[in-house]
Amino acid sequence: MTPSADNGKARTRPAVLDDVAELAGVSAMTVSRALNAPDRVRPETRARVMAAVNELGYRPNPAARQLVTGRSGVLGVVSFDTTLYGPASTLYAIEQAARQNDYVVNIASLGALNRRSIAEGVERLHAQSVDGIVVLAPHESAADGLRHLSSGLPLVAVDAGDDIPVPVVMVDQRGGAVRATRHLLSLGHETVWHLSGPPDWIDARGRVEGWRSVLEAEGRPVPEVAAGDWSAHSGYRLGRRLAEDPSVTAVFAANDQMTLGVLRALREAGRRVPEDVSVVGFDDVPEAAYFWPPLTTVRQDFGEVGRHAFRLLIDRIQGAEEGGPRIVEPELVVRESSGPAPH
Amino acid sequence: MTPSADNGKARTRPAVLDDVAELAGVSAMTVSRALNAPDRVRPETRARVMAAVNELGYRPNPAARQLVTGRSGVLGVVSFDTTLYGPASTLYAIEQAARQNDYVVNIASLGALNRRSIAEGVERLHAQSVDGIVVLAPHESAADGLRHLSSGLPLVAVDAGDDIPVPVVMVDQRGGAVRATRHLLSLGHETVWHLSGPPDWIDARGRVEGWRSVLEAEGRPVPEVAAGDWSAHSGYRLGRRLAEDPSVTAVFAANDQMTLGVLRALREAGRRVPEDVSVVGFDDVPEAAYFWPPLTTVRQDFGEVGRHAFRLLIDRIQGAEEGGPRIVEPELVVRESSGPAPH
DNA sequence: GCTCCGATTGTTAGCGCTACCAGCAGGCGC
DNA sequence: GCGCCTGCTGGTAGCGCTAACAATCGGAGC
Repeated sequence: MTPSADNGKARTRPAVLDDVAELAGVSAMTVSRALNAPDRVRPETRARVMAAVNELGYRPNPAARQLVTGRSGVLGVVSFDTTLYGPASTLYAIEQAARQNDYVVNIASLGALNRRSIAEGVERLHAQSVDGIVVLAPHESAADGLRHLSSGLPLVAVDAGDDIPVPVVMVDQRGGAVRATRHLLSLGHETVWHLSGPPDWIDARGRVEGWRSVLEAEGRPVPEVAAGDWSAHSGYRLGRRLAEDPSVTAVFAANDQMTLGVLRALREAGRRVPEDVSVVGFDDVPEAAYFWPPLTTVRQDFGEVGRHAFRLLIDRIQGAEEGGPRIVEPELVVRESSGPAPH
Repeated sequence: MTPSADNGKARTRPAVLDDVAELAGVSAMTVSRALNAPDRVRPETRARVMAAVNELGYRPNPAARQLVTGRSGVLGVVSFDTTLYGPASTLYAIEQAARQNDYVVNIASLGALNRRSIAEGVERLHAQSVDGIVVLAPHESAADGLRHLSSGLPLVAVDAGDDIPVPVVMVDQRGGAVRATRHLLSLGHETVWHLSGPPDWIDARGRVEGWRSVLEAEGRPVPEVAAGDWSAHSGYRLGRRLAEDPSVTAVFAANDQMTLGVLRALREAGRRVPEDVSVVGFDDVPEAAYFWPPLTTVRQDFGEVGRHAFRLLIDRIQGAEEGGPRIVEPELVVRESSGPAPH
């Protein structure tokens, strides 16, 4: 696969275009064309050039190319904590799509979440002259930062709210929460408690809204929301409070990690799931099916999110007009953590 | 933070060095120095240059710089499935370290694991002229690929075995497994069953070896190893078989996801953890403390792995001699899934 | 036979930056 | 006063590539 780099001669420096040209007996320009516009050179010439390229192990120098073309073939992704399942999966999908289209991706993870850090992340990538940027930070401050950013660089945001001046890909968090909540009500629960994510996260907000809207539409009591931080620990902490309240029969938590904490809290309090309390999560992490009991949850297709983001960005780079937001619909996955209301 | 890009004048093209030089009334060379070697220009001159830089919103063109210096300031990370907790965490740590040292990171995730795909990943990054590469693929084929790769580019591998010609950072998988196994034996279990990862993964192998070595040293029976694929599903599938065998009282699984599957399988078979069966995992994912019961597991410090890898790579780029492998010791975290043997 | 055309290849210039070598002050020793 | 060194600044060249134009060639058309 890789051209053999050592063909006898002691290689002093990597081969450049002129070396290839000389070996092939053509001009540098012809080599360049053979590589970039193969149908503009005679097939026979092209073959000679290719042979020389292989023999010398020639690799085009992207810096030189970029200097003259103005394009780098690099996309940037700004993200908060790529350790989390959602960002990691989306990033992965973007990277896969990029690879298939001969782009390469550069990442800038954020140490903190505020307007300034988003700007810094974008700036850091901009300074590397990426061709475009995907912002993967569904946080209020990101939306805020984006609103005040006019870098002139193609930019796409994921789950960043709809009042920002860049194209967005969004998961319909609201819709997902609606489905989860309706599911629980349909099982006969009088109402549903919600453990939310941090309130300054856009997606956490969407889930609260969806949940609340269903309860209100159905005229059910709307319990107070308790906010966690996405972690299992926070789910556990908040879950212990819920577990003490016997009127709680249905809980919708903002993600699967928090839900795991809730499950443990309920179990420790001696409340059975789903016999006494039904529980629904959000995300459908790969482990959710192996929680105890297997978790009813709302699946987000992060792969699709990533692919949409990539597509949108490429369109943007190629100068297409900005379309409306791309919406990805999440899907309720019913397993065994939700069941009929007691009695 | 970001220089204001629009100062009245219609910006036709981004400012370049000469624009700054002209505005500051100095030569381009002086501007370059003011930016790259501040102590080689008079402070007063530097201030004038900086003012011009800000006024014009000047950004150095990295391609031009790279073309002449030969360095890009970009590091590459080749990884398999950055969605998994281990690679994602390591990548994150590398990225953080890189950021603090003014490097940027480029990722190449692999669609498959074989010698060729590793070579392709490395090649893809090489073609982008990164300054160095971290290979994050603790797989036999990666080691194999690395052995046959002589790209002349600084390269560091993580958990890639010790018989490869590049510097490595390794977690002492063997040591971790030894600790887990000893822990179980010390609780009075006669022997320990092991559910391994895929046998062609280097780290899976190390864990098998550590486990086996303890049993052999203690003269205990060595049960047959069943291999999973790291997933909770595979843990579940293999766990069901173990659950049927009443002689099984202690299980060490190759990672926490698989362990989750085992826990579910045991529960479904009516076997209590830890009263009937003790279970120990590996990794200590953030959720492990919220499994049911909270999981005894072996913690790997992926952050440290990432930082070591970065350091090693930088040293390599700066021409330091290749030292021995950096070893990271994992640590046993005892929670509630392990307990005294029955009777 | 001559012009003209398209297909193919070559030449020139320059992208934006920094290495390298000068130049040019001012201050020091003698 | 002269050479010399130190501290700062400038000029020139060139990194490796491709855009734009120029040149060349064989044959089609008349």
